[in-house]
Amino acid sequence: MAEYPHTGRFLMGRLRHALTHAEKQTLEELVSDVETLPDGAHLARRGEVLERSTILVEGFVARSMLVGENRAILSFHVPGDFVDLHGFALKRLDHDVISIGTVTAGYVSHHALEKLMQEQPHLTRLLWFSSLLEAAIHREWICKLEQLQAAQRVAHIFAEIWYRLEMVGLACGNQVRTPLTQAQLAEMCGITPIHMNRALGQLRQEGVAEFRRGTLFAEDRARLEAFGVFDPSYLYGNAELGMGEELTS
Amino acid sequence: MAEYPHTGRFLMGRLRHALTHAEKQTLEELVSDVETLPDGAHLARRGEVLERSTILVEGFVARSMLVGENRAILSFHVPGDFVDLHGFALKRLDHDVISIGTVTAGYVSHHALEKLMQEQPHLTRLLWFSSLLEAAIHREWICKLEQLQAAQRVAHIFAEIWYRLEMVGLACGNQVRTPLTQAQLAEMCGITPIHMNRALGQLRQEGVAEFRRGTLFAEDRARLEAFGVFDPSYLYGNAELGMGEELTS
DNA sequence: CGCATCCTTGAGGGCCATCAAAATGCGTGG
DNA sequence: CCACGCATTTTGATGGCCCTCAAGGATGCG
Repeated sequence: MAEYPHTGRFLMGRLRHALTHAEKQTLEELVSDVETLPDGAHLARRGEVLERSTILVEGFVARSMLVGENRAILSFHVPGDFVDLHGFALKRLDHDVISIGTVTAGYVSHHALEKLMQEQPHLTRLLWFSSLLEAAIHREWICKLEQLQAAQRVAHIFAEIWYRLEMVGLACGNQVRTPLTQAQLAEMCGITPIHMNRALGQLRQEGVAEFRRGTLFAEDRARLEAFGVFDPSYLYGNAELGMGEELTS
Repeated sequence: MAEYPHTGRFLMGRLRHALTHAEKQTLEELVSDVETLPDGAHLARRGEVLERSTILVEGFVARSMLVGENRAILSFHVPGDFVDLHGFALKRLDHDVISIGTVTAGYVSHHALEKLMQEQPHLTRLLWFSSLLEAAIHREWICKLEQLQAAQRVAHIFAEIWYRLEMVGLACGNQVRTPLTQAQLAEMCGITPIHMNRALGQLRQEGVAEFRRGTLFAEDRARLEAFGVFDPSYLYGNAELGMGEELTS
């Protein structure tokens, strides 16, 4: 992180070790600009033409869409993630990207990515890999929404947040700080804030996890993960290129 | 389709026109093997190491996962789609890919893709684009599952199937044939087959759409799409590279 | 200390799950 | 052509999860 202050968490816990020093350096130099944004800021807007992509350096962001009057949260990001790398190929997003709490964002011009694609197939492949990771997370959310009920869904999200923060070196001990409100968790789970409150009450009562004003406590993480039917294999933690850890079948 | 019998539908309706003749030819020649598979066959299995990817030439396939005893369907594919291109970078999938009805599949070795990545950045970018399209569809499903109730969810899926078949030249008139059963639709919507039956009854009664043993009828497609809160912009139809049609904001 | 935001609690109703059973359509073989 | 078996679709009754409306309590900030 001292050497690569803006991109040091990119693919950390996944394929970062597959990057050469030169590639890490190239990546770091891609970031032409860094900015701090307040809570609720738009990092990208639906429909807007993008000429740069954003890597999250610090804080949380969410992907959101409007359906009628309601806002839905489709996914979230932790430091080290490119939040709109798909904007490079798609040019326009079909959703918004908003900050949750204060965030630090690094910007990478599409022009620079274009050049990189011409010259560095290996690094390109790892960028591609990172966008596939996100699709894998989307699939898991679909599965979760189709099969689990409210309390299990939150438990699943808690387990995922914890795991992802851990991969990028931002979690230790038996608690995790997040800038999330109950209403935002509800938007991620497709339920009302009121019912989210009751679901959190259930987790608390059953001793699975406790969530108070953004801080998540869990004595027994294995219990949290079991309750949320969470299996981390979809996060492809520390897989090597093609020689990853076993995915339990 | 006469010139490119196996890959002629790849990105059709999206960025196929951005491919040069040489690139189309290259792509067609990537397909080293073609096979016909019966209903319910596995095109890929969770955890299995993949050394090739599969392009769907004819028929339908679904991505599925098991949660406990229940099977969830995460997405579906129509002819022209790569069904496991992500297997190229991820090497192992976190889900199964199964045929729905009889399908024809074309195989592309990862070795050949590797070579292509080194030599053809533009074609690589379009492959990447195609995998991003799928992520966009995943996001829409998340949104749909979070916000809509059963009857609207099916309507949304119907509208999507219709639109995607149309893009690859496989739909015309006011009806569409699919190999889907009510139980499979239920697995896509995260509800029970019994409730799916009632939801379909509701669509029929309200004159939105009629689904009978795989055949979907809709007199008024606009009405179907409105009922399912369907906005096709997430499918990025006929967007040019970076100069796509406007996404309505 | 006032205010905004977030969290919490209660009561009633609708959507969907579950259990149970029957009807329909379809392919096979007699 | 009909009989049969099977998967698929349809229907009914009951209960649980979650939504909606409404109001009250906590927390943190200026």
